[in-house]
Amino acid sequence: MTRPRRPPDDRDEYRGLRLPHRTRLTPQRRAVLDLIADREDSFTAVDLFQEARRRKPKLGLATVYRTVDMLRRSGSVRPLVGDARPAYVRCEPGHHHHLVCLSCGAVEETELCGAPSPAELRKRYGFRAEGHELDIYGTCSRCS
Amino acid sequence: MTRPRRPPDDRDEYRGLRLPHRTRLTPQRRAVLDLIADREDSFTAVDLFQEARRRKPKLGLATVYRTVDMLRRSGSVRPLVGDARPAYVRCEPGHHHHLVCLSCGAVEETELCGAPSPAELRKRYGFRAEGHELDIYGTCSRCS
DNA sequence: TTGAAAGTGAGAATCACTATCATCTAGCCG
DNA sequence: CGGCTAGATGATAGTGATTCTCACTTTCAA
Repeated sequence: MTRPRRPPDDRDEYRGLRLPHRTRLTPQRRAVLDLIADREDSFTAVDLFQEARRRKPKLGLATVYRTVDMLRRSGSVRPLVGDARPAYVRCEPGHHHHLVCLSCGAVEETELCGAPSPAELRKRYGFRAEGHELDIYGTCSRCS
Repeated sequence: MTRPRRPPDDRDEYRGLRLPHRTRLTPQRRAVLDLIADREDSFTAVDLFQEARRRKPKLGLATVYRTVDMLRRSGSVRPLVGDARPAYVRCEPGHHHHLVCLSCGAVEETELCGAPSPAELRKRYGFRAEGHELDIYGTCSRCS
């Protein structure tokens, strides 16, 4: 079998999760990535750790943190702010925000955003905006 | 059995900071509240602790946390999310957002908001929005 | 003035990571 | 194949922020 060469535009990705270029796909990472890929709602690092340990009992907590952080850097998970516990959600890279259900924890993405425009902030406050965080809390359709 | 009560806003406020109803004003609290009332920029609990200790050497760290949390519950300080270190800002109760300078840490309030309307979220996602968090990061006029 | 409730300080405990390091291995090369 | 090496791993110690506990003190309405 001819050695598969990685084409220059081959996107490093695993089950829809974008990975940094030339990431090694170890069994440990695969275990954590699988859990995140299957996940519908928000999760904490410890959630993942405990679930992953059921299949890989020797998996280390640091590896979970390293893997989550890797995905955060490449845009496939995002930390959820404003919640009591520090949690993450799987998400598509690109600008969007989250609808977080306070009842069941489900997280839905929305591209709706109406954050004040950088131009307006510039004009009104002389503030040069670089980015923003917006999470919306409430009750999802299934819970209400 | 109802006792005569203080009117709601008799003394539930100190130097512009709103306090929960019938809060006792102890010297320790006053020390912490004074620091917050004078503050222009964001601060951490430990910042306050160290500064307050210069005037009240026996003040406990837990008291600082308790006081900050008290103000958070009544809407006079708000935790800043998305920043590296966990920080708070003094703010007026009511809906508004923050412009956080990544260079000097100054925090400015703005009433500008354009978060998707509850009606739209309801229509598009069946999501009943209850609240949201929006902090905008960038460079303030003085730093740019 | 007084007593119950609220507040306090000190330190232990907890929580969510982060650093360290000896060891291991995935993926490239021949 | 098998060897090489940068990158990955697990165990565990360390860290920084916050919360808990509890004996003691203080505030303030009655």
